[in-house]
Amino acid sequence: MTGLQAPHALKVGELAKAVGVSTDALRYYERAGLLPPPDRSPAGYRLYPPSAADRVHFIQGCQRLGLRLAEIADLLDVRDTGQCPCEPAESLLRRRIVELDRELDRLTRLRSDLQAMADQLHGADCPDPDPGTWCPPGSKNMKEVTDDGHQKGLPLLR
Amino acid sequence: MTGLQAPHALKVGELAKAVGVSTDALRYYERAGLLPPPDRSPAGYRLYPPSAADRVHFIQGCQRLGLRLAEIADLLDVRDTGQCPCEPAESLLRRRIVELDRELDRLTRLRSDLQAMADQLHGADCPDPDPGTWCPPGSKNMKEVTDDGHQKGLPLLR
DNA sequence: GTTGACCTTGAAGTGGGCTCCAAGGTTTAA
DNA sequence: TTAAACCTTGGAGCCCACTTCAAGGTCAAC
Repeated sequence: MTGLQAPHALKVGELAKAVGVSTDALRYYERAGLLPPPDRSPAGYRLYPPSAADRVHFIQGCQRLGLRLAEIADLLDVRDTGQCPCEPAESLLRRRIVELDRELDRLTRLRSDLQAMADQLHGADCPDPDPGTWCPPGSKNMKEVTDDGHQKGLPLLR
Repeated sequence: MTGLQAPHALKVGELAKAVGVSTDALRYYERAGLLPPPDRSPAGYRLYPPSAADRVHFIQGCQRLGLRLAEIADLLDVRDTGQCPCEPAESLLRRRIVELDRELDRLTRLRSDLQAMADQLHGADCPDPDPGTWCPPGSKNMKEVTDDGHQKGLPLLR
């Protein structure tokens, strides 16, 4: 029906709606080299082929994997050139897994520290402490901190 | 010995070295309301009391807990006014724990997806696929994705 | 023929936590 | 006395992935 120059070409707003991102984001992806410059209508409107939606889905998938746009661009490049992306993809993924493990570890320790602090705080009916002093269970704890660099009351809070 | 106006007052560089942050960061904390404006020497140099080191340690501790500077400023405010900080601290912490749980959950799922992908990629001696197609185990997988919105080969990558 | 929804561009803004810079003044050690 | 190493200030720059804006052009419906 629209068969003359492009079948089912999508304007930027249509693609945006189809994949659930803003038109601005799509134009940004283009500037960033993630989307190739699409054909234009006589009036200069972007006309995306339907496959652009797949490409954006791919981008979104990569983002969900925690990759940043520059990395995704690399992946798309090898995908486009027809070279097997497995090699770069795999090293990218492995690198990212290592980072992720570090982050998970950090957050897990963080979480238990927070939990410990919150539990300690809870029900510790501390009277107003001296200004400049942290209160929880027995404000004496704080004094020990300032001197020897260790503290018993508040994990991490020093 | 230096007993006249301030005992053991620290210049910004000294404090910076003592606590392991940059002088710029310290001045930034001051602008951000985390450190009160310190006394000045006749020449206008900042002169911090030794307790400033504790304060910065406190800030660092809070940062390690994943709090942002604005939240830390709130905590310091109540700490300073002598009001028991437990209430705001506890709700801050609980809120942060919930956020952290969400994040941990997200990252954990991410991790297993990445792992699955990397494993699948590894040793899948895929020949160069068609440009615009993602390769791994049997490039047919990709086709299914584009049509029905589900895919079997690559978790999350769509 | 006019309203309103769409599209174009380049440029600037956002947030968070700094870092870096220029152009000066001060202090200290040799 | 002079050089190096510190300090001061305000302001700009950085990263990232956008978003917002201004000032227009285009298109479909009524």
